[in-house]
Amino acid sequence: MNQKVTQIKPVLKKAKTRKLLLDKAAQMFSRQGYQSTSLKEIAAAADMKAGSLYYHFASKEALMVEVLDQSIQFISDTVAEEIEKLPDDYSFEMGLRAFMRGHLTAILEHPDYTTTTIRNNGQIPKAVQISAHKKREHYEQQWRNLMTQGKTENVIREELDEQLFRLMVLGCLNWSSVWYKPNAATIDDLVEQYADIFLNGCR
Amino acid sequence: MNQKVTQIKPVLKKAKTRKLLLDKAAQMFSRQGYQSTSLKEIAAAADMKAGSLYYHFASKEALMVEVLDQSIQFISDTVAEEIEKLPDDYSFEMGLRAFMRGHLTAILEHPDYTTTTIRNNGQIPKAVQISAHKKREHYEQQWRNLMTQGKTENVIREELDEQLFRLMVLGCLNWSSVWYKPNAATIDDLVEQYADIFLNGCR
DNA sequence: TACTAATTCTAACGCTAATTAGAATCTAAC
DNA sequence: GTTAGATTCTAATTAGCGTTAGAATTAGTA
Repeated sequence: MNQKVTQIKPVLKKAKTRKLLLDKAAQMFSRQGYQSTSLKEIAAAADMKAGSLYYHFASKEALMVEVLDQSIQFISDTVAEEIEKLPDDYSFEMGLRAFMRGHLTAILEHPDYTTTTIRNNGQIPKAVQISAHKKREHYEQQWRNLMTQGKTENVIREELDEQLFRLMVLGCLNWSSVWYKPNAATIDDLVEQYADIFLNGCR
Repeated sequence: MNQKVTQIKPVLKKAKTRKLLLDKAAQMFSRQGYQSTSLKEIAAAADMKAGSLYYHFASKEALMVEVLDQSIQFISDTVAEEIEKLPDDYSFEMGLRAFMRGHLTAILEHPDYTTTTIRNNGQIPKAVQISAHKKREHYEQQWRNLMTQGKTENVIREELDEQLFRLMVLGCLNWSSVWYKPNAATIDDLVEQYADIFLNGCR
């Protein structure tokens, strides 16, 4: 009876610390890059000392792997959510809008994780790179399928290369994270104008 | 009479070595990032030892400043060349194509310098960042002017935000450096399809 | 209170980086 | 050949990194 109440389940507390460290790592990796971020800085941001990180992660590299994994997972999940809102037989145009909204939302609302993927292409160990690339493959395949649908629906004109079109769209979306400032425009506004121009052109 | 012939003007030889070092630095900065590239590597690529770099450059930071300067200068120059080919009273559509061709050519044919700008946004010292940003301003202003022209010519529709349109176009162009492989498509082909879609849409 | 396990810290290791001073080498001109 | 200047190298300094082992601390349980 005179047993102290456990404030937080220990297993939960550990998970919480892990998540905190991951968040801070994502934040600094995305802003300063992998090599420019020291474990000392990450630890300090979580009120710890560098050595203590090794209780939660095997190495700096392992930290990066998890950040990249969560990043692509997050984008993929957000897009899936948007797709589920659509009727089963959604059109290319509806699909395009949903994909764009999901991708943009993920990128712009959680820039710490997602821009890490973009910024650190060259400077992470090879093993980490190919691991991350594999994860991205499945997501990219979904985009490719969408483009094929656009082609068969004849919404993407005969003479256009639908894969180049895909790269255009993704380029626009990804680059948004470079200049986007909240308050300026809502994500829905962005999606509207992007979709309008990609479908109808500027004139 | 028995005077040896000077093979290279000394002032030229010095400039040549500087350029070689800059080229190698740009190459490695763009591929590995600023922090992941050591002066030892750069020097080795130019058949030198690390310490010798300091005869030509004051510091690693100074090296980066020059690479970034030349990068934006190069893009700006290439675009200017394309514009000069046009008649004085060129239309928005012609201007847009010329801007796109110049920008893409610079980015894709000299990726070492230009992708350095893109990749290293966060990981270079603050002073270097704002110096580079100032240089970019003038170039961006040219793009803004082009967009204003598109608006007055009414080629960019009333309800569209022409600055957002500019960011879309530049996003597409800049992102090309991430996936572009020579041999796949010529730069002119890219420009054609990009312009077609931005002006007319995909359908 | 005492015991135990979980968690964090401390202090050191080996390594590599940027930078520097001075020695060594090369080049061009007399 | 000698000299002076330009260019490169050598070797040392200093600082910071990721990592580790073990001590110290904390928190939960009896």
